[in-house]
Amino acid sequence: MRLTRAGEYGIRCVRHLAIHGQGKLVSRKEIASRTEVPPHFLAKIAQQLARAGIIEILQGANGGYRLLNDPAKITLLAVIEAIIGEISLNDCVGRPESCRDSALCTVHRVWNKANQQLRATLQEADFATLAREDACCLTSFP
Amino acid sequence: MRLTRAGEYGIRCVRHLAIHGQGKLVSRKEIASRTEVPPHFLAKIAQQLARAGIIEILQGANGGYRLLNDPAKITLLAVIEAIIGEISLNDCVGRPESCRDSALCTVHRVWNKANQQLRATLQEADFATLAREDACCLTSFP
DNA sequence: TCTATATAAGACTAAAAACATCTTATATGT
DNA sequence: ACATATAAGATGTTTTTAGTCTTATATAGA
Ligand code: SF4
Ligand code: SF4
Repeated sequence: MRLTRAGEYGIRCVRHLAIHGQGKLVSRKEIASRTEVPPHFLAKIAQQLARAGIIEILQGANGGYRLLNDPAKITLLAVIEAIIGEISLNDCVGRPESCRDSALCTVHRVWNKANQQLRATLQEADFATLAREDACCLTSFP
Repeated sequence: MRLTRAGEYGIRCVRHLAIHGQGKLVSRKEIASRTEVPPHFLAKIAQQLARAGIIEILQGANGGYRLLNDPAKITLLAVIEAIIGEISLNDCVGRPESCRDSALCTVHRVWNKANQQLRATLQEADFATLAREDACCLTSFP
């Protein structure tokens, strides 16, 4: 697992939208500026979020992005994995066939357990809760 | 966090030594061949393990590596962090100053919790247990 | 309809990190 | 002395990440 910048930026984007509420349209420009993400980079990330069904993208003048679902239903895990793919702490967790005999390896089992635990923790965090308690200067009003 | 190949190789090396027991000298050549690690790469990794006080390196003819401590005292976490540095799932976990206001960020708190949990899980795994139960073809006798 | 403004999509580039090898030096047993 | 082993770090290759640029398309409003 490795949270790339793209992953971190994706989280910031969804968090910013969550603070504004489900369905509220926010321009890419505003999101990019408030979350300190390069606008063109945000565009690519937004496309991944859109493909994952997390946000909707509106083109044209006064276009922008908006959350498709209730922030309470959107988990940190879903956003992260929409950007960087399924979390895998070691190669053999996601692709057991990558190591000759992962079936018998005790280290492999530790990684599997740790991976499962990590994903569970990230799944418990929803954006309604994250946004409600958040006072981070990056995304807070005004 | 990202388990690099170097990290994975370091674990394999210590596991192979643990199977042979504390203090038992094993040549780099044998370790490299049995764990399928490029010999020169293993040399660099071994140096990191030695600096961390996990193994001892003996030079000269019939040289090699050996575990300094009881495998039961060596944790997966210690070995990993000797190679890749302290585990940090997101940049702001290890370096809070890298983000403007991590003190107020709720996402930051989730990362901190997940990071702590992960390190705890990896600390619970010791190499005596790992080696005893292990039947992986990479390292098992003969 | 025309124009200004917005994003779509993917090509392209630069920088960084990962992965590995090579070279020269040093240590040790015979 | 010599064969064999690792030390240490320079060097090189490949892959990934991070970011930018270009051309196309969609929409609101004059
Ligand atoms: S040796 Fe075990 S932990 Fe390492 S890659 Fe293979 S299965 Fe995974
Ligand atoms: S916004 Fe929060 S989670 Fe993201 S880098 Fe900053 S402190 Fe960390």
